[in-house]
Amino acid sequence: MSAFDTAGLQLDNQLCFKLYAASRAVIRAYKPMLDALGLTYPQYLAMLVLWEWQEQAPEQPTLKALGQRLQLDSGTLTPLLKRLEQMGLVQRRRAQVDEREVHLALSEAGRTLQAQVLPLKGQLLCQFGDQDLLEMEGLRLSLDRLLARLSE
Amino acid sequence: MSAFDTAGLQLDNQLCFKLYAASRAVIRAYKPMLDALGLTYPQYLAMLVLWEWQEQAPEQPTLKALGQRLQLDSGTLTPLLKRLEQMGLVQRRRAQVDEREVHLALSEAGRTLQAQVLPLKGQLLCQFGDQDLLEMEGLRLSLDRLLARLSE
DNA sequence: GTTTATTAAATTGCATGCAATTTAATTGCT
DNA sequence: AGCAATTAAATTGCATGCAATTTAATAAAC
Repeated sequence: MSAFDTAGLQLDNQLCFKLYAASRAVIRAYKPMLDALGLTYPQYLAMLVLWEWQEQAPEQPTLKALGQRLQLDSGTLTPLLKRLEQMGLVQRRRAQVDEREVHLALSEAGRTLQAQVLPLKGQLLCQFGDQDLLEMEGLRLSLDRLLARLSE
Repeated sequence: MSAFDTAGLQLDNQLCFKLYAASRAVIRAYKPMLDALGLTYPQYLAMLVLWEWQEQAPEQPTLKALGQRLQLDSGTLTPLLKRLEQMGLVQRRRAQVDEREVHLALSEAGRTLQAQVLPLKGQLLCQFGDQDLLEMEGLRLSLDRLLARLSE
């Protein structure tokens, strides 16, 4: 192996590029469903968190809390949430106790939308057989460990 | 399990979100190295393909060929390649035989840059132990299968 | 109590991604 | 040859991501 062995370059690149390509491919696969809902992929993720939060926590999340969950900052989320607000799905309110915080609440339409997503879900998963589903579970666990490793 | 079981929503979402989060996390991990080179991540991927092409094919790739390799279209690649050209790393030339095609050639600086990347490579991989490397290999294979499934 | 430091969002600037359209060149068809 | 269909890039428009700065509000320090 020479000092300028270039094979490692492509090889090592496999994982990072494959993650990047796979992520975009999955987003592409979601596109038809999300188009029907009128949402972009990151908007959809934000709605998922808000739906989840509603069920699990008494308090509404702040922009910061949403950002921690999605690993996105205010530079990305502020305009995204303004669009969701324009669509009438979300309400943004400054907290009384600490006016730096923006709390996020689902509107009635925002809550209703969740019911429309549920049936589409299965539709997406049906693209995959049982074998694939099993493998995807393994993939998910591996990604968990990779993410943990990277955020150390 | 009720007809409006919402648990599936989060659960199923895990894979797509984790891919999205992991992809961005890896790009973040590459950032210090790429900053030193003056490249963005997609610019780096483009350079990787050009370096690889140089060694494996007699002909220079077209923008289209690069796009197929990276799964990116001209809307993304045209401005990206113009920036690489501005930096003096790449030359863009219309083909004589078919003037619709743009062929991409590495400049001297573009070729030289490859040597600077090689040492940094190991640096990145060293973040991971042997155990992780093994797991990353499995992850890579799983992503391959997922990508194949999605591009059917 | 005032000043300083910290914090949460918002803003600005730049580089993607990607759909949709446009432009220019080449192919196919008759 | 002449014309329609196809193809490769470029362009346009919009929504991210993300670094860096700014603004406003709260907390800490003295």
